[in-house]
Amino acid sequence: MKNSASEKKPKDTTKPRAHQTSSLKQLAEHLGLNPATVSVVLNDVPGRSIPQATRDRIKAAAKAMNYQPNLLARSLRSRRTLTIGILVPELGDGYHTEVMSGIGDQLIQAGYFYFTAHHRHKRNLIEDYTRMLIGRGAQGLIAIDTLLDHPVSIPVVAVAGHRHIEGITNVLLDHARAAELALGHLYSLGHRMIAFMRGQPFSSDSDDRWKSLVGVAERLGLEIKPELVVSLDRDMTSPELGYPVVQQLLATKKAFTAIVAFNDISAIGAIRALKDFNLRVPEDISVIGFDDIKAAAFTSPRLTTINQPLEEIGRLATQSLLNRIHNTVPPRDEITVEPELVIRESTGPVKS
Amino acid sequence: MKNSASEKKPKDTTKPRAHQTSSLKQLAEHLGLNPATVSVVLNDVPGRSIPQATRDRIKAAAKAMNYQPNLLARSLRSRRTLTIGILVPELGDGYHTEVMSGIGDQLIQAGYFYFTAHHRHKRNLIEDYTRMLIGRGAQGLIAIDTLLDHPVSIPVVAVAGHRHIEGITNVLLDHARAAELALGHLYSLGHRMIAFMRGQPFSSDSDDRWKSLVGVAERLGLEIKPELVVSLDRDMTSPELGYPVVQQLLATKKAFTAIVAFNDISAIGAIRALKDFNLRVPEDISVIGFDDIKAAAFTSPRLTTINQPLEEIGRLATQSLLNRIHNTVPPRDEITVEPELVIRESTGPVKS
DNA sequence: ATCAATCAGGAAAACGATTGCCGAGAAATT
DNA sequence: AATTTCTCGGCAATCGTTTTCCTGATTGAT
Repeated sequence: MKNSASEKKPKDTTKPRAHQTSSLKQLAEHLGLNPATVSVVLNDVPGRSIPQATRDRIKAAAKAMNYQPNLLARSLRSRRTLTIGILVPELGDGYHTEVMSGIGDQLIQAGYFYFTAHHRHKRNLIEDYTRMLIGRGAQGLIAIDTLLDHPVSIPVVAVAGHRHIEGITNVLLDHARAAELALGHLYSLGHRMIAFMRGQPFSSDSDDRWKSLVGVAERLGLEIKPELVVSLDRDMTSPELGYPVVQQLLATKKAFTAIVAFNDISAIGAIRALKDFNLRVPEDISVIGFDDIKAAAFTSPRLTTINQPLEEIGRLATQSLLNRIHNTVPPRDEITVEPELVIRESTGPVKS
Repeated sequence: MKNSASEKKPKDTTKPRAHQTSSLKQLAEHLGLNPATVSVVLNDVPGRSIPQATRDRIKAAAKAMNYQPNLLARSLRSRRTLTIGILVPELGDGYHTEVMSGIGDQLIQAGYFYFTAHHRHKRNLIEDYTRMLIGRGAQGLIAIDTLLDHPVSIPVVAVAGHRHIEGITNVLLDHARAAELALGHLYSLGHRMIAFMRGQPFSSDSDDRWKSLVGVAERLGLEIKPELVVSLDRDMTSPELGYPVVQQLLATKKAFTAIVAFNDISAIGAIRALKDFNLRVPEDISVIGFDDIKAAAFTSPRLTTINQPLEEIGRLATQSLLNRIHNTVPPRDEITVEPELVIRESTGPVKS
């Protein structure tokens, strides 16, 4: 209010209204010190000689005046924004959000915040958002199930990225092992006529998972019949995903005794479709999912599935990204996590 | 274009490596113009006379050099960060993420980005994050299922907030109507002995929903037996939530013919518990959920539930927040959305 | 008593934009 | 021909920090 230059009144700098944040300059002026000094003290910059008395005085005043450093200004100068960007195809999906949950925990703990951008697998959006995130000062990126196609100027960790791009760390599941577990399980239950659901072409796990399954099938001497393979194509995250393809499969009247679903979500849709066709799971058809999302243990029947440690994946990705940002350890370009077979009720022995 | 000050080498200012972003100053220098002018053109500042030729030249160069304005710098000066903060109790939950999905769409469309912070209903975290978000320049806040307790210095819209706080807009469901739909449905199916699941005390919908149910029960002449009321207490977002309380209910051996679950997630848990007790749904016990999350249509049995337009809620909240930020329309302090009864398979007539 | 070393803190230049104001030429008006 | 009005664009301040370099005063050593 009163202007700055005039002198008469003591002014009310002494009465710092709570929840009214003040700037470094104001604080310095109030203390009769230079902003630089105040900054140095408040940041505990090492190698500066400031007597304890002054330090205390500054810190007290900062508290009293409710000084909140302006992060924008700070970041502009110091190049550290404590912010990263997360690229994700879709909000509100089990898989992605569980990973994000792991990421969020870890980041916040490290004092970082994050921007999220969802691109629905649109190439141009992926590009745009990458740029925008960098423009907003993101110091690193975590790309979940997102196909990046060129190197980026800041550290990137891809979750389920499946491309080897210069300088990008990949966190991914041991797909070979996962396929082995899934197919091995069905095989040992006697299943030989197995139907497969392939993921959407734009989902980055699709290909690897499929190749691994093909590999394992071969080793087991299991024939994969093309007419028993259906492909997901819709871009959605509800069980609706798996429903129509199974209907379509059933419509062909080809015999099969088990389905390997692309993930749990689609497995739930698949089961629904089977039931609507008056087939029992697992008595008539076994279904195995993938991911082990939280709901998997509570469906009817409870889902047999391959567990991916989703939150753990998020945490690993984050840790790895932070390491890159801080240059603490030499970056690895691949981090693999192990799947686990979780046997519940949706699979059973083949009818004899 | 050769460089300005030094002379020897041609230097590579002419070879703007793609995906290497350049600053306004560099761009201006390259153009032989003042940064201010470039800024003016790029932002289409009205009331400045710059010939079209120059404008084109600038825009072309900006594209060629892959100029990306530094949002931090811009925001510092202009006080507009195009950023808002979202407070949410938990990541990776159906309800919250569906709302966030609506928010995200709407925000990104408006050129905004957002920080997300999850607080797991911890009071102090809510406070801390609110402050930190403001410190990072958030121009507004959306608080989902989050109990704020004092006014905040920036615009806030609460989703399922249920508190009237000075200046905070609430977006909420018409709970009275929802209760009417849910209870009315069961009542009309002949149910009189109905069990209830109350939400967790820290979930902000809990109280309103409960009060509405009590109100409707009264009007219907339906007695709510205290021993048929169980309360959720765990802070989680998997169906596990509803499982133990229903077990506990069953253990008391009190007779009931229907359960009003707190939400779909807990309804799924409840159904699982009932089935594990050898009760059929809906033949023995009817279960009605709340929210109509995407999976609700695919469970076995498919869930009868009260639909809340979650994405719509997110969109409305966002729109309302942006309006406040831009001061376009006078703020409303409450926005109500209407629920809808979705009858599927988990409810049926009471056995005669 | 002198010189060097330490102490305590100030001055100013960044960081990368935005924005109000101003001025020199060109064009238009009298 | 002299004045006014546009045009086009430059100048410099500013946003709130951080950081590098300095300097004037003390202190300690010889």
